Amino acid sequence: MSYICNIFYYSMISGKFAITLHILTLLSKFPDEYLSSEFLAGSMNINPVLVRKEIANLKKHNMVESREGKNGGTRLAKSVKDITLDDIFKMTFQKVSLGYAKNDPNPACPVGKKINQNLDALYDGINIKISAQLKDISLMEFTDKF
Amino acid sequence: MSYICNIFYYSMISGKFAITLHILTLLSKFPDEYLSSEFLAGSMNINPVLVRKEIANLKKHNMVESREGKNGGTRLAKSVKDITLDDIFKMTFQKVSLGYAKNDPNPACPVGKKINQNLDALYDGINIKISAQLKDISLMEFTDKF
DNA sequence: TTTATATGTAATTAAAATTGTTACAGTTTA
DNA sequence: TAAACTGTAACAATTTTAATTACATATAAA
Repeated sequence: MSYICNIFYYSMISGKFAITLHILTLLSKFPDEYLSSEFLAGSMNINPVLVRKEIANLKKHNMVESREGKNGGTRLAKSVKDITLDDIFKMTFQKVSLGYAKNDPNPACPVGKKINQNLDALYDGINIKISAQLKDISLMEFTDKF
Repeated sequence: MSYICNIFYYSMISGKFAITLHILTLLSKFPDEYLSSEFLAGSMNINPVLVRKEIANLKKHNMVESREGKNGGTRLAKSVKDITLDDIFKMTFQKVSLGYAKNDPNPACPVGKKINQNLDALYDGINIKISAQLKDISLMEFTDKF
């Protein structure tokens, strides 16, 4: 039995990357202000608590700094030139995959026994390409499109 | 209001690609036999109905042919040299994405108004790279690893 | 010093998507 | 004619994400 595998194998695409990038884009547009989670959530039309959760993640990676209390909020802690989309990708995504079958395959079958390891290798190659591509795009380049 | 957008934007990674590739790998190992959905499902440890659903998709793309009735089953309809992983990707995936926020963003916000179009452009670039990479891998090359 | 406003976080509920199951009609072989 | 298999549809169960609620804590300003 290997329940543990499936915890990793099964993965729904959440909005984490998109929400985080949206937050950073807004912060970059008001570099000198502390923006509230309610303001940020208003642009995305989502719940402010979700925004604060992603901000907690951004803080963990030293991308932003927050001020609590009245007139509090969040602002960028790094230059938009020094943040790449790959940084954001790595902060919010474990790994891009094209999916795995939900259950552990039959270990008695030669194909079942090795399918996930071969898929892993395939997906690893894809992730390397994606990271390389995203590393070339700075947050500044992305936000300049708005 | 544009509810319709979200139907496309929200996307969970299903096991379609992995299941389809697993099916094709098994079929390639027994090129002269009609394999039953129950046998195929046994290797993946999933329900035979799920397998038949993916086989229906494979048939739509002329990758396999099925025989109904007793002793029926499915076999490859093309050479393993003539199927690429990109063919399978395009059959089973609309598009790889790093996700979108679930709700339509605020159109009154300059960032909200354009975020999804800019994410789309970003993800399109990623998909082009993935396709190029997968196009170089034939089903034969993949199945030779088992 | 008090009030208002905001973060930080946990816990619970709701919603959305995939997978599993059941059922059964239709097909083919022996 | 019986057995075994495909092909689907419909529905239930599972899983994951998002929303909501609640409240402790922090800070600014009146």
